[in-house]
Amino acid sequence: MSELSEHNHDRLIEEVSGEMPDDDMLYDLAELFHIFGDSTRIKILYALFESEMCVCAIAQLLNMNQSAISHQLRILKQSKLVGCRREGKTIYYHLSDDHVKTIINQGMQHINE
Amino acid sequence: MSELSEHNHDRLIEEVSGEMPDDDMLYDLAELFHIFGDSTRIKILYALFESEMCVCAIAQLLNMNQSAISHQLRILKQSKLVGCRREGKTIYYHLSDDHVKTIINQGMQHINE
DNA sequence: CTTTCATATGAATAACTGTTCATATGATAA
DNA sequence: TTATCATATGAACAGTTATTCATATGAAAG
Repeated sequence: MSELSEHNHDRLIEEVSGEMPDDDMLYDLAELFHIFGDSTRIKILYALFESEMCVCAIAQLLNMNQSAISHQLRILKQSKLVGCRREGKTIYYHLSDDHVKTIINQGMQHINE
Repeated sequence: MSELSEHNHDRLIEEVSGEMPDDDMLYDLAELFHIFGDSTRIKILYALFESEMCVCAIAQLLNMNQSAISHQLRILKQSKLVGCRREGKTIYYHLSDDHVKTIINQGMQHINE
């Protein structure tokens, strides 16, 4: 590698480095996408597009056992992607905000091309 | 559960079921997000926002060894998120399309709230 | 041809993750 | 209280994955 290109090489790295967000932010970002990166969770989120649902309804819809759904709902709740409300014995889950829809739809758009 | 609410319960499941995309599509969607769900890959993609870069530059920028970057680039290339061109011994990687930026920015927007 | 540089690849390993099973909690009804 | 229904949780297991190390490929230069 010539001295000139080596210079450019290092300059590029420095430049790009200056434009990169904090490591923490990039970590959080990866963590967010990681949540979406599981088909069960995507299905749950997609189901909640339509309306709030209780755990057993989601389990029935996805044809999976209640425990598996409950575990995934906990993860979704911890990351603030869903919320829930109690009504007697039943607990209804719902999407926290419309960002979830936007992100999933954006992904869908990418798939369909 | 009363007969009425049981009826509504089943009707809801049927309704939501009708609105759900194919399993295959949801699987692909999860797979797409799964790619973004790793901090090394996010960092690589973010770096390529600015300009194309060769493998060793990315490795240097992220302070990781060349092999690790190479492995991740292969995954990104397989999922068509990045492309590359050869120039002598050097191989330059770049983002495949602007969808990648859009998806990542959407995620960023969600984080910053 | 041989050396060198940039990149790719395979095997190995350690860490992580999703599901299941069994059981616990918590609310309602009897 | 006891029984029952809806949900949550912990432990265990199987499958997956990111990184490292060692080595291979492939291109250019000498």
